[in-house]
Amino acid sequence: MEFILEATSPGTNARAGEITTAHGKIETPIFMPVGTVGSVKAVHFHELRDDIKARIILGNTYHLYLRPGLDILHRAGGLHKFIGWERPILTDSGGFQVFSLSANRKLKEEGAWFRSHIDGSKHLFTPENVVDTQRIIGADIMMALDECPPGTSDYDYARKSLDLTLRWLHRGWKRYKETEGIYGYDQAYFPIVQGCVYPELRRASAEAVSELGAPGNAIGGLAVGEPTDKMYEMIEVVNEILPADKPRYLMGVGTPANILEAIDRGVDMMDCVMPTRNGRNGMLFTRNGVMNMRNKKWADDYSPLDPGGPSYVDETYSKAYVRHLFISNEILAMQIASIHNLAFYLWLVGEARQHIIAGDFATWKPMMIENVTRRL
RNA sequence: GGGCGAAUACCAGAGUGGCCAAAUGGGGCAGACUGUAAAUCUGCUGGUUUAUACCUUCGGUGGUUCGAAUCCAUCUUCGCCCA
Repeated sequence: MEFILEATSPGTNARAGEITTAHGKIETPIFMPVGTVGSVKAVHFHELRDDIKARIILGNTYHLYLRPGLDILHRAGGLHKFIGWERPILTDSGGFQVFSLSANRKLKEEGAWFRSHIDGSKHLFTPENVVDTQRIIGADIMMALDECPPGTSDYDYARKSLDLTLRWLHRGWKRYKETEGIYGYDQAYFPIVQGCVYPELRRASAEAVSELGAPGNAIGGLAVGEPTDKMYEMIEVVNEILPADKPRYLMGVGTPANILEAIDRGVDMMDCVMPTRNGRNGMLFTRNGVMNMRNKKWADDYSPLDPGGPSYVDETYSKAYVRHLFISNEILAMQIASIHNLAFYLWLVGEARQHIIAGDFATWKPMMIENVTRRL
């Protein structure tokens, strides 16, 4: 995997660049739709590719390991072939499930024991076996196994957690260097910075991560309950240390405003379930603000969903119709909302890129944030 | 003409003397959602309100009772059955 840094916008740390993977190039900054189980929920791949213009999507090691399982994925020739997506894929390691399934897991030095949310069976994820698993999945970018402590963790817990994550990191990195892709192409491996909301822990983590010389580096453990300004502060602290010539991936973030602020602070890659999950739940993000499509105020509004918006759904369907679909609990409502939101997110980072290249990101960003945070 | 049954909040439908402004479901209104156990979850849904408070309400009217959506009488409407 390669990364070329193309431009930095004056007065900011916002960067435009290009990542080259075995499955194609990705212009950055980029937003990556989340397709946990090998499916971006409610969205067809042709919509993802041609309308939303997604360049890379996420999968999840934990979910894919449980279902369909490694035998199926291996026999299918990897996840790309299995799902029919020929562009890049990044897989999360299962580290986030250490956080989100905390009631069903136990952390040990060796790794994380999980109880399957599907059938309750016990499974062990180690730094090594999640590399092996992601080799079988065939992700272009594999993620290290980490512990993602809640944003409200105290210093003592955060420090111990980080120590464990670092020990895991070195074990995972070793396995990564000892193995290679099984489908004939190169796979990258991203270590993950942790440290909760404590600058000194974040710095120590970022330094340890940087020393590996990995193809790219991730910032994890944010947007997990800490105040938003703490999140921004941690991004700044970390990005001062992470190498500038490697892409920086902020994991799991976020709202349109979060994304612009992260880009401003030198983040290149982001993912979030928000456009799809919130979309399915009736929330639409637009260049003019946020809409809750279930609200009565749209019932009699026949104007386009998002006039001039980047997706075909934006002009094709009216607000009144989409509201009707949501109120009627129609599947099409979730499809339209997901397509719209993802297309908007991809449009947003594309615009950010253009303004970085043009050098006026510093003036464009606050105006856009004001727009996207408005409640319609 | 006779008999039986039913009428409860937007709808459906529990409740059958006090713990009832009244279960539950649907519908309605709003909110939440950040590396997806999420087409999910939460709140409100008679009125005034800070309210664990008061007022009005369970087809109409009149009773019984300390107290009635619940018991009695009668009227109205609807459904079913017999002529």
